[in-house]
Amino acid sequence: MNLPLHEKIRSEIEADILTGVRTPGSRLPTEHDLMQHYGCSRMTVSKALSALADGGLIERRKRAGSFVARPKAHSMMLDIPDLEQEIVQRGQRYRFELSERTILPPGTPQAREAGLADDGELLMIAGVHFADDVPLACESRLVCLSAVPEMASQPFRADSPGAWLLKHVPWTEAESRIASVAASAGIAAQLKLPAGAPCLFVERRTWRGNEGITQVRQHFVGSAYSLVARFGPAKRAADF
Amino acid sequence: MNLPLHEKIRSEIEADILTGVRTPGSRLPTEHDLMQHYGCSRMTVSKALSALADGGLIERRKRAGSFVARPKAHSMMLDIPDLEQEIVQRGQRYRFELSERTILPPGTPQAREAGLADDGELLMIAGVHFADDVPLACESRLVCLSAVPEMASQPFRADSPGAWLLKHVPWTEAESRIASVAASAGIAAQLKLPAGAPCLFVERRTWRGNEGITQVRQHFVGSAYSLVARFGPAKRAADF
DNA sequence: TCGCCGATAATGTATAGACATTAATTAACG
DNA sequence: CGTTAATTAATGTCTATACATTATCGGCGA
Repeated sequence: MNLPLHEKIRSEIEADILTGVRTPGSRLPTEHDLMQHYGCSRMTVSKALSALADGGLIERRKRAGSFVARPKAHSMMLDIPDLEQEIVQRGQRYRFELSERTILPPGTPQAREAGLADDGELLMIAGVHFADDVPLACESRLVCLSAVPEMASQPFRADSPGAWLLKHVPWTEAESRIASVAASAGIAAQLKLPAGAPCLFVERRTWRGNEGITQVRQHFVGSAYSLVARFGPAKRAADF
Repeated sequence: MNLPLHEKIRSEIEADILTGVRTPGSRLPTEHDLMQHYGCSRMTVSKALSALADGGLIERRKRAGSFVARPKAHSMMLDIPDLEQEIVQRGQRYRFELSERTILPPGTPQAREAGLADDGELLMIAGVHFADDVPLACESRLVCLSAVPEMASQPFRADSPGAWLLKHVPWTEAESRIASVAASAGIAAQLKLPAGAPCLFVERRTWRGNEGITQVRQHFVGSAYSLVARFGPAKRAADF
């Protein structure tokens, strides 16, 4: 354990908070006190406290001091899956099969509905993700061609549209809605499921600045797929 | 916009990366170059770059320099709902109804299965979350009593077990699995749904250090509930 | 040609001090 | 007594410098 000093200070205070030695709302020592306690400079202490503040563990107020934050509505990190990678890692063969590819003229109502600009052409693509020739998910995507003109000429053989976009288009903001739905007749047919089977439904919209880039709706076979979200420093082994 | 200098440097480089001016894998100027360009000290530049590295936007290598990170399997922030707050915000009345509360002796197989310590008593509680007397979700929870002895005597009238734990127990790590399942007969009865209706299923395990604290399995009524995950700085208005 | 090894260029950590900013406290005043 | 102004204690930013660490590069020798 040869941690740098600011890391050591950070982790000691963090431990005190997480184990309840320091309770929410309580004030912690001033930077000056800590710097005497650890025999180091103020910058070093400040760095440790700033890191804790960034992580939401403490709150710092000028003139008043630093306080242990009250546990708020918290968040976890959700790993957005790269389907291909995940399937290959399972030892299965990945395939994306394009089932539709249309260019919609400017001004279609679908653009508004998806939160995309309605003053340019939209590319509409749909397809199914297969693992070892078993359908795992299907998706339907709208792409703003004014934002990504190269998209229109992509074959999507090596990459699925999502993987291609991820690799080639920088974005600043995204929002996903995750729900559970019963497979409609059309979805059921694509996924070779009985109608009404439960599907994990993900709708994601992506922006660059204020410009909407793409919207995608994915249906995952409920029995075959799940998402994982984590909170915390260490990555726990999957089989534990 | 009176940002501190290190923030300004950070955001300028960030913008370059997000807009594609700096492409993944490309090297950015050395701290020395940047410090000349901005006419400031190296510490200030370093602080900006460290923040970018913390955010995963760049990768820093000694002797080699700093590089724009390749977009990896990325992550989004998933807001873990405080059900009560969410329901009240919708203008509905919240109620949690306890349906079961059992103490399991040490060594039950369920402890192992849930990844909890099997050398102490477990509290098993189950109940249903109501919004305006309509069931919205049901949950079944195991709590390690050796970690949280006070839990056994809680009435769970004001708070649901989850809200109580969140308020009173510090934890360091959590993992959620999110899936879509068909309601079993038992679940369907609790949620007043037809059997087989799609439910959003969340299984969460929580640790303090290496000590498992609790495991919970929640079934949400699919047609009434969804989760939202976000990536990006600004919070977009919900109705947009 | 290959491998080792030292020089070097970059980041990583830390110091001691300066001044800015902010808000809680206290003092002065009407 | 209440309001306003000054003080002051804390964090926030920044500088200039020093030394540590480490991966890369280039050269030297077998």
